[in-house]
Amino acid sequence: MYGKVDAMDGTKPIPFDFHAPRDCGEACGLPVARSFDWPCDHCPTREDGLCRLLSHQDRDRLFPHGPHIQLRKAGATLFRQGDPLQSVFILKSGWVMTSKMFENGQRQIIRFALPGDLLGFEGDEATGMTCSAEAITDVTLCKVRHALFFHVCTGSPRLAMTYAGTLTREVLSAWNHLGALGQQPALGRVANLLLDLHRRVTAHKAADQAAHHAAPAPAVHLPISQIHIADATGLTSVHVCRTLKQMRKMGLLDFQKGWLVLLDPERLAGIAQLDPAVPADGALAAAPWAAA
Amino acid sequence: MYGKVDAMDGTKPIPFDFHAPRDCGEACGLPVARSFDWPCDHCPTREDGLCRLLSHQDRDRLFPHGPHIQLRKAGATLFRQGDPLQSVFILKSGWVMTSKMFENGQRQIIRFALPGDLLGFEGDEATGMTCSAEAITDVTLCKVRHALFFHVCTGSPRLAMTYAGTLTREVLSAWNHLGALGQQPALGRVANLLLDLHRRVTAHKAADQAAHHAAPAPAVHLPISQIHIADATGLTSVHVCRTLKQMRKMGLLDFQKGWLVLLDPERLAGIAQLDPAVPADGALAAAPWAAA
DNA sequence: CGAAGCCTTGATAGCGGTCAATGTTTGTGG
DNA sequence: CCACAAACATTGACCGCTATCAAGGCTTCG
Repeated sequence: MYGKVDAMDGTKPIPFDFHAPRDCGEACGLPVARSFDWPCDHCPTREDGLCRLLSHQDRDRLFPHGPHIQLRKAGATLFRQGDPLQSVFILKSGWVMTSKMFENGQRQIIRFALPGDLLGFEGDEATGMTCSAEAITDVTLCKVRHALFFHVCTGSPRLAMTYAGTLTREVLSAWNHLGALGQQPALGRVANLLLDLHRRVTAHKAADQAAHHAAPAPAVHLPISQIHIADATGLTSVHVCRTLKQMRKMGLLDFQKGWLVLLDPERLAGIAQLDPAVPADGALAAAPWAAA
Repeated sequence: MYGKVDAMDGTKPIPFDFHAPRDCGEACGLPVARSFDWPCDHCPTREDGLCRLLSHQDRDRLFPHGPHIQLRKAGATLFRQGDPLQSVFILKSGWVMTSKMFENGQRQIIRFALPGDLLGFEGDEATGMTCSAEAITDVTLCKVRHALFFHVCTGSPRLAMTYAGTLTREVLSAWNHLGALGQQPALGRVANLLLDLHRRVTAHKAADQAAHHAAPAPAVHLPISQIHIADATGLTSVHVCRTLKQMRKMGLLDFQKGWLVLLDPERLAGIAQLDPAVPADGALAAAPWAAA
């Protein structure tokens, strides 16, 4: 036993053995990052990715009392627009979305966070969080107090640059999204989003399965509704429905009940005009400052 | 004499005395940041802002042979989508835009960089730059080789976290932009963009003038055309023209020949639903890791 | 079984794009 | 100083993509 878990529903913390496999994605049935961007030494399957870049000293400073794990139910709010900066989260399992609300009741989904992604940096001291974050599925989070996190970063340039690399990928992803919303019609926006999510999800699985079977699994599970797609792409759910129908008819992809099948990836890529890649993985290992 | 200047048009480098005031914004008539985010010790007016956060050791490591200054003409391309990572630039004077091109010839302007902003981080090792950058006006740039920059960051946590803070602000700004493109009609998008630019430009002037006169200058110069506004907001220039006309009629703002006057800032803010602020200034001085 | 949430489909309307023509400004060369 | 070109701004007519409204079907859950 090492570490603890907050249930966060008014009940008291549950003792939690994070060396057991049940807190790893495989056991809970949710998609799981094979390569976490962020260190989390409580997961026995975590041997690759940035864990390697984190010194034991940094780990001990980030988690002096062992990792602090939170379980949150689907639909739970992790933080709200305007909240002060509190904690940084590493998403261990499940999906989270961050969004902005507008006065007319519309919302813009800014990003979908998948296992391994970082949450809680989306604000500044002066104005607090600029987005709200909500769990789409049940999630497991690894929590670090904001002040502690930055304090440790300040003492560890390698961690600080790892953080900068994560932020850079967020910027590139946001800009890709921006291009889609600004310049592409419904078809391209939906294609862009679904291709991006497909790539991120399969990047995890690929690492698991590449060695075993060569055949790529055709269907991928995305735990989102057409309403999520609509709010992320700036369309209405009605029009997303029509667009998906059209894509099915065109033989591009099939998305039903959360299962996505890419029928014609080449043509889709042409329609989406997705950036070649915002690599989900390993980019930092080959980063310039690692060689310099 | 210390440092050098590349003219970058095939001519040979021009000797350049950067202790003379002519490389500072005031002398060249272009808008200038009062508080540069990025260190540049060649400018005699630079006593505030992040310069304070940079140790002399870091400066000497970033600029071992003195600052490397580039002059570029309006319309010049600084880097192109797909280029490998080369150099990081601190924009000293003038405006730069970064944009993505699409196959149908459309372009999405991602951001306008103002004096003090950082350029050249918009890519990764694997895929190179994800945007192109073009000078809107004549510009002066302070150039650091990418590898050197990251190398110095890796040795200096404070610089690394300064960099992370800059990236965070880019992320927040991109997300604000994203919300506008996804959820707002033409009026809101244009209002959002112009308010944001107004704030950034006046943040510089405010620091200069606050002590002197209380009256805020009513007209601000933005060196952009309606076509720039169109490509940044995802509209056509024809419709931007109509929208600006409408805003003039509604008494919201007046934008003609690059001069922007805010007639009704409160109502505009309501229409734009701009984030409360992505502070242009001073945020890092109060950053959590400074206190921790 | 009813309720709630999501998906689907059709009819209609409006925002903003496209096309086209003209005006305005700026810059260049004679 | 004028002629001319190029780039940008403006206006009108028309059209299409997507939103809105509405109704009904499907699935899930209590």
